[in-house]
Amino acid sequence: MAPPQQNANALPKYIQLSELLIRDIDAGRLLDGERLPPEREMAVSLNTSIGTLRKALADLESKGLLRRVQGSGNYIQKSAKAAGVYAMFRLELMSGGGLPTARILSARCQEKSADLPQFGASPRATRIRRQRYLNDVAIAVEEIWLDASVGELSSEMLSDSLYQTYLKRLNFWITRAEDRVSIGKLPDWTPPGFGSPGTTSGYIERFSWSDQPHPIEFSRTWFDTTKAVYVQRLK
Amino acid sequence: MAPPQQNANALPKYIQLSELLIRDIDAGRLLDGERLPPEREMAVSLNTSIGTLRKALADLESKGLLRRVQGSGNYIQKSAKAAGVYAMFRLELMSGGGLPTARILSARCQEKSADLPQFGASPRATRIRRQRYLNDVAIAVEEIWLDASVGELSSEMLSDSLYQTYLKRLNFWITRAEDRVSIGKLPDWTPPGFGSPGTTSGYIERFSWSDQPHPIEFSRTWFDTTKAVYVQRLK
DNA sequence: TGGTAGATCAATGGTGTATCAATTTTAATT
DNA sequence: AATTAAAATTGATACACCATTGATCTACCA
Repeated sequence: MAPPQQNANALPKYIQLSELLIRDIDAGRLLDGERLPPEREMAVSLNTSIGTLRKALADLESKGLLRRVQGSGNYIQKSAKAAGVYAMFRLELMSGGGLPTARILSARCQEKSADLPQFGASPRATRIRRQRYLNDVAIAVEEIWLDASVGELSSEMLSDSLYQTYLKRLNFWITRAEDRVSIGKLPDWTPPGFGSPGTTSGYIERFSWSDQPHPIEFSRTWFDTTKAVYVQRLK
Repeated sequence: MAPPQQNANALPKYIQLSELLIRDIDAGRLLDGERLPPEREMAVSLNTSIGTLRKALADLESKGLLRRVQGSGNYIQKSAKAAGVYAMFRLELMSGGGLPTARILSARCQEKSADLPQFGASPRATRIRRQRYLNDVAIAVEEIWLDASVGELSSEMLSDSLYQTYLKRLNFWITRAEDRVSIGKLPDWTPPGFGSPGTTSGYIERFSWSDQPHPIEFSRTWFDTTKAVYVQRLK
């Protein structure tokens, strides 16, 4: 049905479908090489017709995110290229997925504090503190230390996606990262409303590398385990 | 036939076989120069046809992992990187790495308990409880539920690597898994010496898929966050 | 133009069978 | 003991068959 009265100014359905799938691919919920269900099956499951679905799939193929093989199936294409901005963000709502956003609490350049592990080449770093959301639900607080050797950032320069900011403002790119997941306690600067400092929470440490031998970013994330989990999907 | 009706969105079988063997080579279970069983024999052992198996072997040869000699046999080409011993076990000591071993606490087939999430097709499952070690340091306790639809296991049949047991004894293999990391409390069956039941610990839930649409294994792992962390290395 | 519906075509994956060719093993011969 | 011939083993190739699946086209509606 061509949406008669439902949604006057909605995007075409096949565009909506396309973007829905793009988000799943970017977020890593659909893995590289993974095969999608048959088109007929997928169409009924998405409550649409094959023709419409195929338009969406054709769009994905033109974007290089999908490989379509007649007689075989539709396969997710690794793309890797400029892939998911959120690809490295692995917290999801218990119900699955969620659209990630962030609110900057503070951002300034300062001496590295003593409790930080060794990383980068400079004694100074930009410290960014953020509240993270999935579907507008606060799920984590985060402290990011960006080594001063790659430049300095001020709060006005920050966008929701830090990695995008790094690329646009400081002209470097994160090529590798390592997460270490454990448990921790909410820091004393936790914003009111999220939880009391000292409350036990999930805890992620991340080192990120650009093209230098030493990591140039170190971050700590405390997440509310009643609302979100750290998800990893394996080939 | 393309996936007959066994699985909605499984990769072609020859790809699955190829990746299965790649994992075995990477994990060092197949050594350099080692000769594989004859194709005919291998085909029945992997419960597939020769044609399909040969596609998988051809794929391995194209990847340079296999040397195929007519009249002689198939030989592993190079081990190269003796990477991840147990690629799917992602707990590491704080100091990094560690040789994983396990001690079976119990193993029996029973009704699925009510607190389990939905998985598999059978109301019964094999429940395996293990203590896990890295370099002989106890770092986790683990409870694995293997859906009875793929078969049942007794403790005598178990080896250190469950995935190897699955392949040899029950004739299936894990193609995909999903980890969800959070925090939890040690279960009441925690062996003395590891920690008191109720102690807060790291907590991993894992779903594993074979070639069926529903996961056929569900496991819970409680790990000591003072001794080990869940590590994920990205790209 | 966007969405739906249906019919039909063509490519692919998986299986099964038969046959050929290269290699290795075994046995016989010298 | 060395050589040679036969036999068994093993991978290589080809073809037929079938179900699944994407591709294409036409018609219809708002």
